[in-house]
Amino acid sequence: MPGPVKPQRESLELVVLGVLSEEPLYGYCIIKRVAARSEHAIRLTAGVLYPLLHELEAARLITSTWETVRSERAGESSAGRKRKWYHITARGRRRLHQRITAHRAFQSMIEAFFPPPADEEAAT
Amino acid sequence: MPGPVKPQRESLELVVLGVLSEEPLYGYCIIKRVAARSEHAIRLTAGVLYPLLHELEAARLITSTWETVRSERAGESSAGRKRKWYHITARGRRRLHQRITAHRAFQSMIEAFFPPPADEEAAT
DNA sequence: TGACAATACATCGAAAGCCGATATATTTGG
DNA sequence: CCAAATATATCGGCTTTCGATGTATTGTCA
Repeated sequence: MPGPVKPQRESLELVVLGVLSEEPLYGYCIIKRVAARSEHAIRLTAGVLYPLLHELEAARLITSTWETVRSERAGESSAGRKRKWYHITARGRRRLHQRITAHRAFQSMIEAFFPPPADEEAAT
Repeated sequence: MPGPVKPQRESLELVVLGVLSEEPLYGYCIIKRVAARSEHAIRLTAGVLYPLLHELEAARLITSTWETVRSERAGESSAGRKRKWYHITARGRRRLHQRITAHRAFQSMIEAFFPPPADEEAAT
């Protein structure tokens, strides 16, 4: 059973694992993508994301690899900007499916409380 | 429009207003009903519910009336057990609809992230 | 009849979670 | 050259959470 309802963190975990299930991304990119996808309905800020990412990694739900991007102008001489790419693990995918299941369970209960009034002629 | 994702409290508010939208109930009864309906997926305890109920009342989303239940055995002589019945207000119903809308918006976004495939293998 | 479980309402405080502010560094655009 | 964007990260004050606890009445069962 989907564990008890827990704080926002669970929703955020779901969303982050969700976007990473499609393709590897780095933090800043995750923020932009989630904002765009949700039309800013989901507020995922750096102060929330990075600690979450670190937790997720500690729990081995994701792994990370550094990339150094050098500018064309500066070339080899520059230190380069660093990006940390995150990849979802098999364990992470299992967790994601759990979260999705849990979320859908909650959702179906909500819908059980409040059946969408598509057809009001539906007999009981 | 559904504001940013907020803590668990919002989900609980949704659930509580939801059960009260069907009929008036008293606290203890709300706890039992939500547990039963959600098959214990939603953990709504006394320590969480009563403060929430008081907030909801302060916000005029619900109103309350006391009932004194006397035991048949003891009859008039007993002090009686007290029950506080809660009723949803018109304002409460409006709030409920807002919450449902917000929840569905979040839900549909989740489903956009993860379109429910007929069947898929979790292999790799 | 006595004891224990269930009913019923309620508060409190430790712990956890949230998120804006802040820090550092590089690259891009004007 | 400078401001804005890119990119990662931490910190601390504030809010939220919920288990523990308190009080009281009623129901059950030996």
